[in-house]
Amino acid sequence: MLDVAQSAGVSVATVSAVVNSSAPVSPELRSRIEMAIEQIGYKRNTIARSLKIGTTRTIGLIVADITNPFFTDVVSVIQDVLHRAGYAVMLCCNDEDTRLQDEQIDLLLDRMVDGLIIAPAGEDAHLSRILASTKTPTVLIDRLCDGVESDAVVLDNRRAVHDATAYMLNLGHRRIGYISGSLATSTGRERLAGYRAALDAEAIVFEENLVQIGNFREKDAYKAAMQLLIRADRPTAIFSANNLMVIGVMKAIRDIGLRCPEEISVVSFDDFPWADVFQPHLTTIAQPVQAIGEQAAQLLIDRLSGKEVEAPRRLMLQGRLIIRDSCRPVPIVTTRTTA
Amino acid sequence: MLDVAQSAGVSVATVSAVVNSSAPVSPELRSRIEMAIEQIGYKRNTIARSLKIGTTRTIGLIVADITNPFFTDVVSVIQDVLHRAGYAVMLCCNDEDTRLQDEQIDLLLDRMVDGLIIAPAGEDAHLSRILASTKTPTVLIDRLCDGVESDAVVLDNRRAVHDATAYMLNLGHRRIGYISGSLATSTGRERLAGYRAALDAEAIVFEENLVQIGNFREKDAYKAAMQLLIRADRPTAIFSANNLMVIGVMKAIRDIGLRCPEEISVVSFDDFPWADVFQPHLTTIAQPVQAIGEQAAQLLIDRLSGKEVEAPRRLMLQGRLIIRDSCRPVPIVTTRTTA
DNA sequence: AACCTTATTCGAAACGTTTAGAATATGTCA
DNA sequence: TGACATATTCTAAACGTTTCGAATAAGGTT
Repeated sequence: MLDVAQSAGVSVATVSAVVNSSAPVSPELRSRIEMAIEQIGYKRNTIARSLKIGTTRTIGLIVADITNPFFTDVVSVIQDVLHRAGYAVMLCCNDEDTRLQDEQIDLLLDRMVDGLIIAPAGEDAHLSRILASTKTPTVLIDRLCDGVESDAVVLDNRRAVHDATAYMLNLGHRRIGYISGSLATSTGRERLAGYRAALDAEAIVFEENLVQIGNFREKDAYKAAMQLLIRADRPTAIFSANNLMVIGVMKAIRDIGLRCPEEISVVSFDDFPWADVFQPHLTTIAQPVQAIGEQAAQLLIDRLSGKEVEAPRRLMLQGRLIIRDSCRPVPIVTTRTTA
Repeated sequence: MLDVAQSAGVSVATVSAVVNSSAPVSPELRSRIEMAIEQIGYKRNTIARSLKIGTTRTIGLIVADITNPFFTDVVSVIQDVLHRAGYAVMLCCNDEDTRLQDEQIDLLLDRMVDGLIIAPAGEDAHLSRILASTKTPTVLIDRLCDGVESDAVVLDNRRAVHDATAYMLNLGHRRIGYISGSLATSTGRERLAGYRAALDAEAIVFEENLVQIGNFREKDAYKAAMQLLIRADRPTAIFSANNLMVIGVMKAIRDIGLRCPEEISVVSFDDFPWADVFQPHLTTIAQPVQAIGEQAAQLLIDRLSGKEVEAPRRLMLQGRLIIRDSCRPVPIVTTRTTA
């Protein structure tokens, strides 16, 4: 900028004024400066600018798993609306590792992001402490975090799996296996609560050993499903608490030699774009990814643009059960296992 | 930092020395300073630091589509190794939009990233110009870019689809539909070249109208596949040049009322984690995503750590044809359509 | 005791911007 | 013509670090 100023024979202040159009400058100087900029190929140094004005126009986005289509979908729309609002985004993913997550938060705060959107891998002390103490506006998505009072947009997980479970019960299933996500997450707990509530509503006793932890991951879910399937009194249906895990569940079903839906029914949280083209057509709970992303971004933008700092806002959206073809009424001849 | 210095009764230079352990400082002062840091809750300002030392330890990562599992897989490993090397990454995606891509490059360069990894959406003038002029080390992945001389790691696309096509020819298919990616990308062109080469090798004449452009997207691929399928002399097999597009192809097949693989065979570029559990089990070309990510990151790290700036390095990795169950020998009774 | 080393610590100048307020020029009006 | 308002431009002080070279202190050597 100094070079430009000298080349155009003006002061740096004037150059700054035209670059930011922050102050009136005469047409003559303006054009001289613009020419100099063009000729020198000047690009303003955003670092120096940030240092001075104390804002980076960058927001940090942390998600647990970028390999999960649900997250990539919402990340995609978040990026889109944030970009439109003039923000860059730094995306970090931590493979559900809370230690890594803590590092990433520090790193982003370090780099002075203006805001943070987080889908927490889990609720550890560090996260709560940081979020409580930082002045950086933060919005939580997908998962809540105990003791953290901040804006958030989440799904009505309890209701969604309640509906799905009720659907299976309605089909006559009584032994429904449940592959759970990590109970260190609010989604893990809420979804399980929905399952129990649905059971309760039908006065069916909850069996501890029908729920296995799959940690939201395919590999773990495979093992978890295996536990359920090798038993003599195996369930007639399985619910998977997210998209990655249902892959593991289906692999276990295949390896055991069962056919879905003829011999075992399956419902999964999260929809797939290909769910109605590959067999079996999975019955799923679809999340409103577009809305989640848009609202999260909007919440943050509102804070950033200095609207009055009201109390934290919590948005709760509804999921939608999409019935396809991975569930069948419970077969009459289950007596084989009961006998 | 000034606060810390005053609180500990030393100069800022000394504080800086202990924060960076860049100079020897007596145990006594060190502990006094550390206490002050702890007590004040001091965090060093990375922006100011970057301004001074001219390095951000951040690298920019641009991919065309974060919704594509192939990209997310390699992004995931790139982030992993870069993080381990002490770099943060800013991830941008542009939905295959070159205009947006240009903006993103400017934005990242603006923010003074130390390096760039790009999977180019397409080859426009701006990209080439920027990459040619910038001093920022850059590595291209997945796709090359005409006239850009930089490090790159790509797949041997031509060979991979040559093999896949040969496999289909071997099964007796003579009319093989080809759903192409955008020919503005090197992958789009190379893959098509592989198809033609395989045809040539068997002395089968290339039919222009068997190839339809799907732009690497599901929606476009659906339309493209429809074009192929509504014809009287429809192909007996279809090759899809990437993962997203094969979803569209399968939807078209379903909507036309055809069964795969009984009535039409399908092979796709890019593997899916669920490919061998949902029906039909897709025959695919798997890319070595782990290796691609690792090598790309390593290439960049090498440059960044000031190894001699040799000529640009081009790494070319091999794909692997995974034969499952979406291809069958061409049925004898195709005469129905030929008659 | 004077001098030289060596080890610590400090002062101050960068890095490239932004921005208040001072300075200058221009035009208006009594 | 002098005073004043207005419009434009400039000077210089930040922003929070890093880092070079100078200053100081302490210990060794002759």
